[in-house]
Order: sequence, then C-alpha cells, then structure tokens
Amino acid sequence: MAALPILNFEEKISETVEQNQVVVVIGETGSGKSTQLSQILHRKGYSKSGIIGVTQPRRVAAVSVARRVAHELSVQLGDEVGYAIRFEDRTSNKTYIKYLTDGCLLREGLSDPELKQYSVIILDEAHERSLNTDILMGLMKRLMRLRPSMKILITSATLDGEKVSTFFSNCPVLQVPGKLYPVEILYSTERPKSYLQAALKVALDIHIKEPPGDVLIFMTGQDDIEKMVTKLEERVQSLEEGTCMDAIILPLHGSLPPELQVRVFSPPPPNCRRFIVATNIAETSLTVDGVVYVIDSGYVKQRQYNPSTGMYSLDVVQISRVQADQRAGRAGRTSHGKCYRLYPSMVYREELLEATVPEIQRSSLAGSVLYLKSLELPDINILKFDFLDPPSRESLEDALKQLYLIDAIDENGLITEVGRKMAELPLEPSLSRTLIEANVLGCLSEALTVSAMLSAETSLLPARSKGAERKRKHPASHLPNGSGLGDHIQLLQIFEEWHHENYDPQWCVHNDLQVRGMMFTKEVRKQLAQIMLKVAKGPVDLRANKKSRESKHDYRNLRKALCIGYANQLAERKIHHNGYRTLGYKSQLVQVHPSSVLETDEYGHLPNYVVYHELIATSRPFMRNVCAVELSWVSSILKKMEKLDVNKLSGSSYASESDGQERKEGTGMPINEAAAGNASEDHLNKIQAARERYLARKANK
DNA sequence: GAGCACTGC
Repeated sequence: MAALPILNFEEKISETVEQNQVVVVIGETGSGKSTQLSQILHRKGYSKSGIIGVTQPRRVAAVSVARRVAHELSVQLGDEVGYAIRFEDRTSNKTYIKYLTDGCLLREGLSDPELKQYSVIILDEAHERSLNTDILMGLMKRLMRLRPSMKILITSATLDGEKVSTFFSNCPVLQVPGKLYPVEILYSTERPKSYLQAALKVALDIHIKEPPGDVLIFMTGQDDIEKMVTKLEERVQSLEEGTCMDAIILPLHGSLPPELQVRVFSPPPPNCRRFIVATNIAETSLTVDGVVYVIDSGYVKQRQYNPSTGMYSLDVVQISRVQADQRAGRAGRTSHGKCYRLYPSMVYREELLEATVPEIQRSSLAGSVLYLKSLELPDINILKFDFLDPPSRESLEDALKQLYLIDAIDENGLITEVGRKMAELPLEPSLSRTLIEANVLGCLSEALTVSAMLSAETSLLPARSKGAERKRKHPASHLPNGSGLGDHIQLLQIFEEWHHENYDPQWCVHNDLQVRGMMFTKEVRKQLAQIMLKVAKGPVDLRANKKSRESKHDYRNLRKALCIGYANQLAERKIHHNGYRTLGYKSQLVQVHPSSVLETDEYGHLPNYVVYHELIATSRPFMRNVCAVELSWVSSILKKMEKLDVNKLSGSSYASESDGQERKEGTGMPINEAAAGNASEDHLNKIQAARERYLARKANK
C-alpha cells in the first residue's frame, strides 16, 4: 500500500494540535485524513482521556472508514474501533476511536451537551456544510470555552479554510496534499442552447477521439438522464462498426433501485468504454472508479425553503465553483483526467457562487431550533446563535412561530414540557407533536405507523419509468385508499395490511412497494415506539392491531392528533371551488396534489379544512400528503395564531433564557444579526437570479 | 391531473 500523504505531516499535525484547541485540516481527496487523523491522535495518547470521535455526513462513510481503521490497527470492529449510525451501535466500553454520523453525535448531545466522553471531536467533510455539521460547528465553538482540554479538528476538502479558521478564533490551518492526478479543464466557448445536446456531442467526441477511460456526465435529474441515455445509445449504435470501441451506458440517480445502482461498481468488459449519466449523487455519495473524463453541465437540482410562505421548491440552479471543482476531481482518481465544462470560463469565474449555499440557509429550521432549545444552554439565544453562516432572521422567526403553534415553546420562547419530549424523537416537529397528542387520545399505535411511513415515503414507491407507468395505469391497485380521508390514513392502512400479512416481503413486491422502504418503516416505527415508552409519563398503548377501533370512528382521534401536530400546516378550502388557501403563513393559494387519495363528498366538495405534510412548488404550488380535519379542531389553533407575537417569542426569550443574569457584550456569542440578514438575502437573490437566467435560456431554446 | 436532487436522527 502506498504511503498516504498525510503521514508525512504526522509530526506537524501532532504539534499543532498539542498547542491549539482547534485546528482546521485541509486535505483533498485521497489525503487519508478520514482514516489517519484519528490514528495519529490515538498514537499521541489522546485516547487515554476519552474517545476520539469522528463525524461523517453519511452512514456508509462512517461504517466503511471505521472498518478500514479497525483493519489497519488489527482490532475487531466494534471493540477498540467502532461506529454508530441510526439503528446500529457497534461500539463497546473498549472503544477509543468512534466514527459516527453527525446526526448521531447531535443525538448524543441531547443527554450530554458537553460531550464529556470525548477527548477529541473531528468534524470530517465539513466543507459539505450539511445542516447537522453546521449545528455541530456552532456547538463546538461553545464547547471550546466549557471544555478547555478538548481538542477539535475540522476537516475540509476545499480551500476555504480561512473562513472556518476565522470562525474559530483564527485557529491554525494545515494543508495536506491529496493524491489526485492533474485534471485538464476544457471550457465551452459559449453557453449551450441545450446542455443535453451539448453533453451528447462532447460525449460522442470523446468516444471517437480520446483514448480509453470511462466518462461521467453530470445532469440534473432523472428525466434528463433517461433522455440522455436513450440518445447516447442511439448515436453510439449508429457509429460505424469497428470505428471505435464498444460502449455501455449506465444511468445513476437516487431513485434507481439499489441493485441497478451498484452496476457502476462492476468493471467494464475489455475494450469497452462506460458512460455513466448521473445526478450529483456521483459528486460525493458514490465514487465510480475508472473515470477519466467528466462532462459537467454546470447545473444541479436543489431544494429550497421559503420561510415567508412555508413552501419548498425544487429548482435547477447553477452549481458553485466548489461543486464544479469537486466534479472535475472525479476525473483524476486513477490517472490524468479531463473535465469538459459546458459553459465558458467567464461563467465559472464571474457567475458561479464561490460555495454552495449551505443547507442551513435553505431549510426549515423548526427541528434544529427545537434541538438547540432543548439543550437549554444558559448562555445561548437562538436568534444570536453563532453559526458559520447564519440563517436569515426570517427563517429563525418562522421556526419559532412553528414551534409555538405546536406547543413546543411558550409565548416567551421557552421550551415546554411537550417540547422537551418532542426533541427526543427523531422526527420533524410536526410529527413528534402528533405522536404526543396521539398518546393522549389513545391512538399512538396508528400515529407511530403514520410517522414511520412518512419517514420512508420517498423510498416506498419503485422508480417510475414511463413505460411501466402506462402499463400500471389500469390494473387497479389493491392498496387501500385512505377511506377518502387522505394520504396519512392511506399510509396507515397500507402498513396495517402488511402487518396482517405478517410483514411478507412478497406482499410488498406484489403491491409495487419497495421492500427496503417498508422494512425501514418497520424499523423506524420500532425505534419511535421505544422512545415514546421512555418519554411518555402515562401509559403507552402500542398495539399495532386495533385496526377496527379507529376505523369505526373514521380515524377521528388520529386525524385530531395530526391536526394538533400540523397546526402550522393548515389550509382552508375556497368557497366556490376545490382550491385552498394556507393559514398561518402569508396566505398562499394551493391545490391538493393530484397524487392524493383525498376524496370529494356527494356535492363534489373537498373537505373544508385539511392539514398538509408539505407545500411544494413544482408546476404549481401543491400540498403533498393531506388529511381531512374538522372546523371544531381548527378553531383553537386559529385563536392561537391571532395571539402570536414574534417579538415576544424571539426578543424577550433572551432575558428569560439567561436567567436574569446580566450578560456582558463579548462574554457570550458575537452578535451577528446584520450579517445574518444580509448574507442570506444576498444568497437568496443569487439563487433567484441564477434561476431566472436558467429559465430565460430554457425559454429561448 | 402531476412527476422529486441528495443526506440524516
């Protein structure tokens, strides 16, 4: 095995860590930082006073890196070296190096906010800026003061170490070279009218003119990928026999069943070039070996949240320079590579954002704010929490409003008893609230099922392909229809049927449900039930088989519990038609998503009130996953909405959270409000501008 | 009457 570059820096790293509490380590792909940093610190004796914890944004990474390190140290995985991911804790009291997902570390923080069992925390892949990593970075900054002996390392693959260093009081930044081969970057001379056509042309050019090596093409989504695969197949076949080598064309995206995804890991037959047409799943999550050529469309599909409307949208936006470089790097893993960017260098230099807008500025923050509130950090005010890139004030206020309407915080912004229980549940706050109410109303079992089903929902239905869709149109689905009351009820009924079939995998296959997704649901439900047993004070009724009782009552209790949980996701039907307007937000006109099983009454009317799981703007604003509720349940929520006072929720919480103690400027967190507002508004404007440019170009073609 | 990138507790 060739020596990893990072080992040449062992002395330097040890020394720097010795002398500093926080160190940023910049290491490109192949530097060995993920596997070696923990071992270096172990050799230096840091594992004597506690565990060396290394976080990863993804489960597979946590598991595979832990396995590798256990192997290198010749120990049994789970003994001295272990990992922890959801549903799987492979550590023991012997463990001194522990790899875990950042979500897992946050969970551990609930019972131990100072993370006392750790002597070292390494936040790996921090440049990906996942929501959880960002929260952890804020918490680490606070721990610096509380745990002076703890060592904190932040690792990043890109060169924006200065920003992180500034955040952590100008801590040192170490650079470790990677093992990537040089990649030649080739730009288009102008913007393509259709990047699909442009990608096709470049792909064929490579196939005809360039030496062997696989081609990785970055597209935005499943539709484009399927079109590209079809066209590329046609064109390759029409090439004259013997003019060039064979070709295999493989799609690669998240909704592809796992067995088709793994095809990219089997090497191609001899004298055959592979074309992998992928979403940004191939940017970080999956690494395809053998890629020499990358074709970069310059676009990505990104989900963003608008805190003033409570609506998500899924937009095609320009990638950032960091992303463009990451994509290019995929060509240099095995040898010299080439990256063809389907846009001019001017676009790269002047139009692309430096870095991707971090997730924390694109998501609803109700869950994260509840988490921070539940830690009850006496010195922290949520609106002034020190984030590397603060979310907008509007976004934080939206989170506070949501939490207030579902009783997780009181009118002064203080966490309630209910809120504390909610924070224990690994669910969105709306569903946590539903579970707690359901336990009161005697329908916890049903609510557990609904929550678990919604947690897995995207992976339940098999990948749609146009042909299969048409075939499936008529053979009537035998799945239950939610009794016309909506999608939550349908999800419940589906699971209950599966339960009656003794969780038979064949039943899933027969009903076009993904076995893996349903198994996941079952596991989530089990986990949620265990947590409810722990947090609920009164009796907990978990029997999964009381189907008849709730259904005889039209699932009234369950729907009532959902109504309490989704207090901030309520819509009222317009009088003359079946459109709805949302309540509680800047009122939006929305429609029930056509995939919904919600039914009209004998007059053709949909229910007057519904709650929705999610607002998503695609071709139009839609409510996805809706459930019929009743006016009498809604009225108390409406009253609460009227009473809502954001200033009290956010402003005065400061005084009460600090227990009346005087807080001097400079002893707590730096106050960063102005920056917060401007930074994210600026980001949003840029996203918007990029989107408009894209749409304009699309309209032109 | 529509269609969804990717993670994670």
